Amino acid sequence: MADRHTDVTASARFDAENCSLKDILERVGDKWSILVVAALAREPYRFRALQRAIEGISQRMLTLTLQRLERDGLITRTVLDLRPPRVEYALTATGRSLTIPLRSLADWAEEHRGAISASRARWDAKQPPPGSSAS
Amino acid sequence: MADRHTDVTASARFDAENCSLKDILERVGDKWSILVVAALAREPYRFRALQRAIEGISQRMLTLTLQRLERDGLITRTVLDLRPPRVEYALTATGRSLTIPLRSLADWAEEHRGAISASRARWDAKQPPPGSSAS
DNA sequence: CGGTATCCGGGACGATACTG
DNA sequence: CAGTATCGTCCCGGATACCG
Repeated sequence: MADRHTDVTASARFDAENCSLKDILERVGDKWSILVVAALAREPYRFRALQRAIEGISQRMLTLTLQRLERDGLITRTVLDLRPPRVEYALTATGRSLTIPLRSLADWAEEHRGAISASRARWDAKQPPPGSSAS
Repeated sequence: MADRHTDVTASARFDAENCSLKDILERVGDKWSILVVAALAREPYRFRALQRAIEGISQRMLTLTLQRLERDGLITRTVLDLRPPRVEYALTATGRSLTIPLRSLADWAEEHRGAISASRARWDAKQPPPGSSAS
């Protein structure tokens, strides 16, 4: 036994952490935040460069995401007053520490991506496509 | 050196994984999915029990979340045809494997929650509260 | 360049009612 | 109990325009 269901979690902490987990997910749990942290994990970026590095992010969302991350103390914002203005973003120590669990998540994603796609394909095949037996 | 900024990520994979990471985040990246997996990591649950275990989730969202997770092959849905009907949800092997990175994320959250709150408080204190100098 | 302010459309989500 | 279907709302986030 012991393989039955649950030992991998090995603790009630998951339970107790629900609130804090839920809580944290609302801060760093969104796609853009994670992608920004992932980008900054490679190297500091300037605003524009960051926007170019993260495909699909709008200026607005980048601004908002960066502000939230700065507020949470995960990144620093450094203004170099040159001409033209230059603003550099970089991870703080806390931000850097986040990249560790983030990487394990990324690794998991990479490892199981195929299985998930396959499962989806199987599931979809079984679903009654709308209009299958309609007149 | 090596302490400069980035070695904690140690690879370009973060970059290469951006798509897959982004991709996976859209499946398991939402709050409810994670909380459901966390709950099922403890033990299998029936629908109602699950709803009670996850505070704040609506019936609709629970249904949708469970369906997506089943589609992705992360959980199993077992119908016991008793009276009244009984449906049990449990993690698959893949689902169980997800609890590992999930726990490292939860641990991170737990460890840095205080720092984040503090940082927020500091940041908020510096912001011009709306109406600060208004009549 | 590095933002802020505003508008607005679509989708996520909750509430409710109904079914087997 | 374990869902499905429908409706209405809210707010997320893109597009756009403008400022320092």
